[in-house]
Amino acid sequence: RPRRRRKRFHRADDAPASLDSQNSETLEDRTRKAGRHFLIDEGLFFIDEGAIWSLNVDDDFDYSTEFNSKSTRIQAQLQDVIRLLPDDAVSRRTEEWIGDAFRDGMGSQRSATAYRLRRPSLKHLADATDLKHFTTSSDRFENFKQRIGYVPATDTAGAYYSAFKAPILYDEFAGEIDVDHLFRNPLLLNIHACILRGADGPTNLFTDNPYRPQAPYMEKIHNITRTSTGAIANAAVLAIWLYSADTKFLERGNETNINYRKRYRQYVEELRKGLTAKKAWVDALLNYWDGVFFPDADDDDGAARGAGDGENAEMESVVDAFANAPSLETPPAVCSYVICVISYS
DNA sequence: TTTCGCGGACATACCAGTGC
DNA sequence: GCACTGGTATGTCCGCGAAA
Repeated sequence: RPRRRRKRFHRADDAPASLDSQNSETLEDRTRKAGRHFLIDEGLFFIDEGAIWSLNVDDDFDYSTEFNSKSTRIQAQLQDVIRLLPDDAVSRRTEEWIGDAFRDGMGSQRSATAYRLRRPSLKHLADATDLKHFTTSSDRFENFKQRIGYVPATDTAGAYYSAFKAPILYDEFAGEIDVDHLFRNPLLLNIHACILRGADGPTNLFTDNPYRPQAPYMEKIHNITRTSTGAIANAAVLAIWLYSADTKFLERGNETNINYRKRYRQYVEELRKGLTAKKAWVDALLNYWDGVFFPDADDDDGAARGAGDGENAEMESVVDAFANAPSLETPPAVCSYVICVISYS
């Protein structure tokens, strides 16, 4: 059978000779890409969209003071923005077009994420019974409202959605806030998998052989190797929106009136406070997520998170074997000679 | 929200070189 | 001539991202 010819492109052949490889990817494109990365790993929303680009960078910023005031919260986000911005965009960040490009990236990624969750990925995020109720806003409200924390109106107070007493955030929920089960619903991890690994990302996620696309995907494009507090907060907000009556993913729900920007801030603040204060539940939570997504990631002390005890023990013995190996007393020049002779032979 | 070109990763076909 | 090996070209999959 004759083979079909595939069209091959050699873009570099057409590039002007004066344009080096660094400039061929424009600053605008790289800034937009940073905005996408920010949305995935740091936050769905800015704390204050207007203030963040005009704020001066505090070089001595201490993350432990992050929650003292709104200005320190904005400063914390600014630090995250600076960390992800291309080096040559940092000094130009007050120029309007840089901020616009970054926002474009965030907006594009936010829109793509919401579309993916409600459409191509939905079959991974809801079981057969629930899938039938995703068709209309009212159907979602009737069937899922309790799951996302709906509290009906009383004689003295109006209806609202509880931020933390929402069963959808827990792997086990007994009616009260329980940090040992918070943000552990597999749905949240599946949502994050859709973001990191494409529409079919949840496939085999909780097995030893999770699905990896044969294509570039966010995890690789942005070299994401650890779970961030922002990513967990994002997944929690998106889980609530997914099962909500809202038809669009806006800062404030167009049907539920849930303030998703505020939700994001509440979740990420509790996580970061816990991280700063070295709370056991946050450490265990991050370990749990890393164990699912990045089981081979190195921990700060060199131990592999998520690897089995046997594998860790063997790795330690291997390290000892290399460290305790006898040193060569022969002078370096002779060493080289010996290696050359062996190689030549 | 949909469409479509792009391009990285992987699988596979093809080909030249080598040894028997 | 055949089997095998390693390098290269091509086909396919499928997610990204810009444009409509």
